Parts: sequence; C-alpha cells; structure tokens
Amino acid sequence: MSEYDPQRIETEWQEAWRRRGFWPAPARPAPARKYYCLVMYPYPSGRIHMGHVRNYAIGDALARYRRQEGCEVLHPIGWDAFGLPAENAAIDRGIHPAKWTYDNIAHMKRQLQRLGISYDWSREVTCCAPDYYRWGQWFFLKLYENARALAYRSEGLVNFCPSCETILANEQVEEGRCWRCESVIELRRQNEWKLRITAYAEELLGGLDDLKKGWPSQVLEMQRNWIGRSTGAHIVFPVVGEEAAALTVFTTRVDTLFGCTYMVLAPEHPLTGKLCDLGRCSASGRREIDEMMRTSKARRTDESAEKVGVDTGARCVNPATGDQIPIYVANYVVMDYGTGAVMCVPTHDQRDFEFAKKYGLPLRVVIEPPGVTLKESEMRAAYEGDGVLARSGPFDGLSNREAMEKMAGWLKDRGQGGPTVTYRLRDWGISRQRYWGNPIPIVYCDGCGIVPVPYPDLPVRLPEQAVFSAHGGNPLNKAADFVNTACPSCGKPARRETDTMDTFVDSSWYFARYTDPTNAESPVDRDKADAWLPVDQYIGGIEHACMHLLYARFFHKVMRDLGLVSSDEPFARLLTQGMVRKETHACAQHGYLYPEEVTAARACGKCGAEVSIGRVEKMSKSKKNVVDPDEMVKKYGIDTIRLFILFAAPPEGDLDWSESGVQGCYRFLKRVWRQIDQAGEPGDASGEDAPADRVVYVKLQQTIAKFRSDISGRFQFNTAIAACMELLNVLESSDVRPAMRRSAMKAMLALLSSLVPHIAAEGWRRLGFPGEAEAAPLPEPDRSALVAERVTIGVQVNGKIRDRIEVAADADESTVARAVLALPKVAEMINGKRIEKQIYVPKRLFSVVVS
RNA sequence: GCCGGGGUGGCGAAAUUGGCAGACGCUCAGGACUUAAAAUCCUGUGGCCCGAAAGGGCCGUGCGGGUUCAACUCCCGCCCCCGGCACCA
Repeated sequence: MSEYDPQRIETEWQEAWRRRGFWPAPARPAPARKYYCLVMYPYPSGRIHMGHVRNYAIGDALARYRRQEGCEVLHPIGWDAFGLPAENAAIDRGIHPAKWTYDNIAHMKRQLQRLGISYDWSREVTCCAPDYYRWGQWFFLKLYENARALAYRSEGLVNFCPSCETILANEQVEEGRCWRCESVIELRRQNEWKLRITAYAEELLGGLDDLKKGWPSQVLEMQRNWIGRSTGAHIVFPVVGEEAAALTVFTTRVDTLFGCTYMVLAPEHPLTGKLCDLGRCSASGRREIDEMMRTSKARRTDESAEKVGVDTGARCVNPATGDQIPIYVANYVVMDYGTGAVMCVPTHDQRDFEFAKKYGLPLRVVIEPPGVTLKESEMRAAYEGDGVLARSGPFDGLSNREAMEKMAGWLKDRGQGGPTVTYRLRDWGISRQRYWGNPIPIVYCDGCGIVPVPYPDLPVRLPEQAVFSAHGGNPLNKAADFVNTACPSCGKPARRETDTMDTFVDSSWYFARYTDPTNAESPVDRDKADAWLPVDQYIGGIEHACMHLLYARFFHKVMRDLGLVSSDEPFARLLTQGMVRKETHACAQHGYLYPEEVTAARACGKCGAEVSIGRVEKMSKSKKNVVDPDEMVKKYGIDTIRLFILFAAPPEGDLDWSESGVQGCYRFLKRVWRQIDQAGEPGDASGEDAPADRVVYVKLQQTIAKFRSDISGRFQFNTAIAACMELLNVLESSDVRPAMRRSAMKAMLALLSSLVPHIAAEGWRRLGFPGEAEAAPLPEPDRSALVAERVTIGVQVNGKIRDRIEVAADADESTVARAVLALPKVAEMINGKRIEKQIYVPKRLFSVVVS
C-alpha cells in the first residue's frame, strides 16, 4: 500500500508536461471544435494571491474539460505589466520599474507553473515589451487618423497635489488629501488625450442583446446603466445683454420648459467667467466658485453633499415664456454629463425645488395631475409625476408624455433646439502623467502643431534613464533625450508628448494578440484572429463589469472596423467569479495580524495578548487576512488547493477560505488514492456479479450524468465534486468485484482529471489505462441505468408533508391516490372531511386538500 | 448618494428553477485502532417539545406583509452586508 505523496506526483507530472511543451494550441483549429478559454491576465504585483489561483483553477478546469470533450483549446496567459505600482516601487525603493516588473514576472511565472495549469506558454504576452506596446501606439494613430477623430485632445480635470506637484490617481487621494503628504488636493484642468468611445455608444448598447445568451444578466444591466442612454431635447437659452452667447441645456423633461425659472451651470462651464463679468458677480461669489472647482471629484458627485449655488447676476431668456431668468453656478452640476448647464424647474424636480427654496427663486407650476390644481405657494415638494400641461401656451391640456415629443419638434422648428439623445457614458481619457506606461506617439512642433509619429518610427520607446521622485510629476518630462526630438513633418526641433496611456488600453486587445503573439507586421493577422475569436469563455472578477469589459468591447469594434477581426463582440460568454475571503485576526496592541502571527492558542505571536477574530472579508494585504498559495501548495499539493477552491463555493459566489475545509479535500484525495491502490490489486475477475456491483454501477451512471450536466450546463464544480464524493462513499462501503471497482475508478479519474489533473494522471498511469488521463474522453452515462423503477414521493395533507410512500415511477394518478388515501395517517386526517382537491406531481409528491 | 449583487443549521453550501429544505464537506460530540499522539475508520449532529425506547408533534431559508393546495424560489415594503462609480488593476 502506497502513501499519497502530492509533492512527488505533482513535480513529476509537471516536469513531464514541460518536456512535452505544455499545451500548444493549433494556429488554425477546426471551426466547430475551437474553444478559446481566457482568464484575465494578472498584474505582476510580485506574488500570486488566492484570487489569481481561483481565477486560474476555474479557467483550467474548463479548458481541460473541453479538451476531454474533443475541443481544440486555446488557453493563454500573459502580463498586464504597465501600471502605477511599478512606479511607486521606483519612488519608494529606488528599483527601476522595468527591473521590478520583469523580476516579478519571473517569480510569478514560476509560481504559476507550480499550479499545473494547462496554458500554452508559447503565446505569453507581456504588454510592457516594445513588441507589444508598439501596437498600442499603432492603434492610437489609427484612432487619431480616423475621420471621426476617435482620438482627440481636450480639457479634462485631474487631481493635483500642490505640494508634490504631481497629478494623483483617484486611489492616491484619501478623503480629499494626498496619500503621501496629506496636502489638500486641487482639481486642475489640463489638456489630455481622449478616445471617442461615445461614437460607439449606440452599438455598445445594442450589442448587449447579442450577449444575453452568454453573459450574466447583472453585468448587462450594469453596462446598460453605465452607458445610460436617455432621450430628451436640447434647448438654447439666449443670454441677456450678450448677443453672441447662448446657453444650451440638455433635458429629459422638455415638457416642463414653461416652468423653468432659473438655470444652473457647472463651475467649469466655459461661460462661467464671462457670465460672472456680465452679471457683476461679487468677489465672494467668485471665490466660492473657485472653491467648488477645487473640490475633489468624489465629493462633487456625492448626492448627499450640501448643494451650494452662486448667483452670477447674469440672466438668460427662457425661449418658451420669454421671461428673463437668473443664472446660477452650482456645485452639484458636472461638466461631464449633458452640456454642463441645467434648466431648473423647481415645481417638477425635487432637487431644483430644494435649491429654489434655499435661494428664494420663483416657482411656476406647468403640470398637474388630471383634475387637480397645484398652487405654488402651498407646495411642499416638487410634483414629478405625469399629468396635464398648464400655463404652457399652445400646449395646455396635453398630457405631458405627448407634450415631450411636440415641444421638442416645436423648438426645432423655431431654431431653439430639438430632440436629442444623450449618454451618461463619457469619452475615455487615456492620458496619464507617468513613466511606466505606453508613450502616446505624438510630437508637438512650433511650426506644424500636433504631429503624429510616422508608423515606421514606432514604437516610441520609453527612455531607460529616468529620475523617479514623489515630487515634480512625470519623470518623462525631465528625460531630455526623450522629450527633445525632430518634427517628423518639418525636421525642426520639437517636443514629444510625455503622457503615457491608461493601462486599460493594453488590456483592451490582449485577447486578440494571443491569437498571433509574435506578429511583427500587424497587431494580429485576420485569419488567425478569426480562427479563434470571439473568446468562447472569459473568466474574471465582477469588478471589471463596466470599465475593462466595456473598453475591450469598444476596442474590438474598432479592430473590426480596421479590418483586423470579423466578429462584433470579443467575449461570447462571461463568467464573473466571486472574491476569496477570510476572517481577520487582530491584537489590541499590534492591530491586524497575518495568520502565521497567531499562535495555536489564539494569542498574538508578538506580545502574547489574546487575539480577536474579526469578520470574514476579502483577502487583502492591508487586513493581513491572506493565505500564501505557495505555502498551501507546499503543505497539501496543488490538487488539494484546486479541489477546495472549486468545491467550497459555486464560481460566481464569494469563497470563504477555511483550512479545515482544505484538509477535508486533502482527505478526499487520500481516499481516492486508496481506491486507486485497491483497484490495482489483482483479484478474481471471473466471479459472479456481487449484489453490490449493481448498486455501484447505478451510482456510477448517476455520477457521470450529474457531473457532466453540472459542469457543462452551469459551471457548478461544487456539486459535480459532491457527486464524486458520494460515489466514493458508496465505493468504499461496497464489497464489489475488482472489475467493477476498476471500471468505476477509470470513470472517476477521467471525470476528476480536469479538476485535479496530477492525481488523476498518476492514478491512470498506475492502473495501466491507455494514454493519459487528461486525454481520456469524458465517460458517457448508461441512460438505461438512470431510470428508477420505484420512487419515494412526499404525501401532503393541507399543504404539509405528513408521510412518504414508495410507488412505481410510472404509476398513474388514480393508483397513487388509492395508495395515499389508504395510508393510516392520511386516512385519519381526512376522516369525516371532504376532499376538496388532489394534486399529483409525478415522482415528487401527492397533495390532498380537505375542508 | 447612484447602479448591480447577496442574506438558508455552529460554518461553507445543496435544493433538477413553484413540489419531500439542509445533498456533499467542515466543525463538534461519542466510539474503534494505538503504550500514547497523529493518521485512519464507525456513529450522531437545524431548533424546541412529548416519549424509557420505537416513534411522534411544532417551529424553521435576514425582517414584516401578500399570492398559492404548496414559497428559499413569485409580488409589495423594510434591515444588514458586498462590488462598481470613469487616473488601482
């Protein structure tokens, strides 16, 4: 009898797989059998964490499962290697971002290979490598050249720390202050490059319908809301005393136009300054507006924040009533949505109502519920419901729904606006004032202006020499060799763009590059891309529901329009996996503790004080509730870890880490190992069928059927594994002939191969089955063994289970009714009462209702 | 605040989508093996109540209502937790 030794088995098999060249995908698979299984590529932070392991365990289970089904599988991996942490490491520890990143990749690659995941390592993509980022620049130029100007430059707002003289990411701003020096952050306007994703808004929205089959409905809903299409009207309000100026608003409630009694602007609105001059706005008012502009973004859009307004003193004309109305600047209006100017109707919008009450602005009712008269002086709240128009000139008496359409048309006829569609979705600002990113291939020339870098000069390479400091902003600005260049157009001295691209650009097309990872002529070859795309199954965290997944969909459509791919959508099916969580440990003196800092007696390893156990939360370094995958693999082997991850929760749900749960999975594999041992022992193969053989046989067929439907239908690995556990329980407690045990184990190893590939491979080899377990076709259940002849059904009287009874599976209702009514308990309960109703659900229950 | 998701035994979960709630695993308790421990194996394990036992009764899927012969599942109203909110990835 041998001992289950996962370390030995796993390293041996991984070595065998490495020698064989891992799992190379064919360049051109048979279309009907191709399966592209993609997991979100990791940011090389230095060490893999359990969230990664979960992502890859799920992906690998599917990839291997599909191979066993006969698919040709592409299962690639790569590195999302540009980004802020590398630059922070450079600032904090003096390590060059490139070195830091490549060292991390090397380490994480070793860690990943110890997980035994069936990647095609020959297609590895690293997006900080020039042969990858070159094509990001190529895309930028294509977007810039596009007739629709899909890449353009405009003003945007950024968080600026005046003390560090650096632009900060949102995550570097803590409660309105700089994370390094705690100075109060200012909002600054500056030029930045944007991608016109809004040009595709309609298609991105419409495309969601095609994804219904394969995407979780909540992700579709989130994207739909993120795009936020709304139909309404734009309306032009002339400014009093300034013929040339007019304010354009967007509203979804054009029907309330006659009730518009004032207007509010975003502080950043281009006309704010001019209107303050025109209206002789007070100095204190102007200071207040400046203050609003400095407030951080998060606070600006917080609905619960106090709404503050400043009267510019200027007036504009309501084009419907002809009234002159005041123009305010208000802190809750943002430039990003609509036009940055809002027409206010206090009688029919609660937010406007409250604002008007606060500043004493006039009210005018224009919509009333049928048969009701509203009086401004008696209103306690806005009336936001539907109704009939009043005091609205030619529209009086119309329902407000009708009026929306008519009034938009009326405005259009008079040249004062018209119907329009707006999106909440904003264009994608990609400029980052950072070194460790993809340089934007643009040159600024005093003579020629903005000049794109010619294609043959790509990639614009990052300079190796740079000075990294927490102060003074982007290191590229100070890299003279990089900045100073010749204008590609006139040859005179010029300056390079020093902004680099958002790393979401890299992750917006990496899935396509995997299909042709070394192409030096083009980002991808169309034939190769079309052979694999769209991705059949994409697996990643729900946190990417809107941004990454929307940007990638946008880029895919751009690639299609450039003729690089034929499909409309990049990801046919999406699985959003849950988080990995664990309880926290804390000591009064030392705060959060790592699990290894807590003694067996629940005391702090540093001071011996009692340790309190906190809530179960997402694993994170800051909470120290993390488990190191390497340690777990060392202790139990990767098969046990993979099994636990797949068993402890369904993939979309959160997974609570539990080492005793891990031990339970380890026990299961040891028991599987024992069965392998037993099945390998020679026995009397010629004997008669033992009674137990039939029991095991039926259970085996049920297991095969359940395993396959759980995984292919709904990715329910947890219940598929539970089915295998049940089979093992039966197998252990049954005295079956060796031949039966052997055939049961053959099927079980074939099933388990996609989940715990190493033990399955070893068991398969030991039992001498042909080929390798991972290549074994999935067993087919013997359907005839699944049909039960007799079933136990529940018996209800007046809606409650009172008894159970065994009946023939195909018994008709009257036969079952006779048997049920004859049951003593039932007979007693219906004695002397009238039977109102009988319901028979075949093979499930029989329900009797008595008066 | 807005958008999206979740809440079932001591714990992770299951329930073929309106039909026998708690499969499977963990924990815990008792027992076997052992000089002992680990490992392993066996039995029990939602709560309350009646019974010596066999067995039986009532309650129970976050809270409060509703629909139905029947609700974890559908409808209405609340509470709590989690993800995202556009420069973290």
